[in-house]
Amino acid sequence: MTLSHRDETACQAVSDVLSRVGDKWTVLVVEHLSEGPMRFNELRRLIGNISQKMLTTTLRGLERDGLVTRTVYPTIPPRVDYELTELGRELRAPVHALAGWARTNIQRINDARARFDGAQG
Amino acid sequence: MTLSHRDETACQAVSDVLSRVGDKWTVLVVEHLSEGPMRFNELRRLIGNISQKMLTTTLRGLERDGLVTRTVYPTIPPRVDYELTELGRELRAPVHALAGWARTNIQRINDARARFDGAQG
DNA sequence: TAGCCCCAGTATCTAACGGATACCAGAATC
DNA sequence: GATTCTGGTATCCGTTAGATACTGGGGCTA
Repeated sequence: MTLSHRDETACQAVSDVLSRVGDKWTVLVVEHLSEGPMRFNELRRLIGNISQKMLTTTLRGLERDGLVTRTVYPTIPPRVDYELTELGRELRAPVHALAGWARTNIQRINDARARFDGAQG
Repeated sequence: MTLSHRDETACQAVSDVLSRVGDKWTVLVVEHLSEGPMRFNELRRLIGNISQKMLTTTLRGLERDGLVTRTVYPTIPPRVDYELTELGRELRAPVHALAGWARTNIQRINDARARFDGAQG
């Protein structure tokens, strides 16, 4: 036995959090919000190929987890600002560390994939 | 515009890698393999509630990305060892950093979720 | 010798999810 | 009066996650 039960429980919790961080859009949204508060369609335009539904879903998830605040201004047309919370800003460092690893090694991973697919294909 | 096109492309690549790291089982598998090489059903028992198919899928993905090696011993019964590659071992540090953040803040996230669900529900 | 287990998977099926498209209200603009 | 901008929701569909059942060869057991 390499891990205690307590560690395993912690692993599940960590895995749960990483599932949020690792989904397709979350990192992109957090990266953009690192620059400061941003409106819904502003984010949408910056990310480019995200649908309204997925941006809504992603932002709701981040809001639910306390990583982002949502501020509605009841103007016409409506204005909704999204901004990283303190917790969200604390997340930037470890995410950037992992992102740095990814940037450094993306070539090795792509090579490995090409090799694997070639060998199997 | 906060990010250049080159940065956006890098973000996509990073997001791609994070999707792999962030899926439900990958981190757990990598954590267990950090202890050394391990057999299929050994991993299965340690993780506990993972199905055979998902463990196979997860390990294939890690193998494809060059993070894990798969060694088959043609014995009866068959024996298959999985082991982190150098690239896989390099991944441990940033993953542990993020996992550390998750462990530190899991309570804050769960509190935020309870608050959010309570307010909406 | 029929029935069970172990091993590392594959095959099949379904529930959930991602994502595209269409629609909403209300004011301004053309 | 039609279109645009705002930040969404509703609906549909194809893909995927994940559970369940099965494979096959050897060994144990009753």
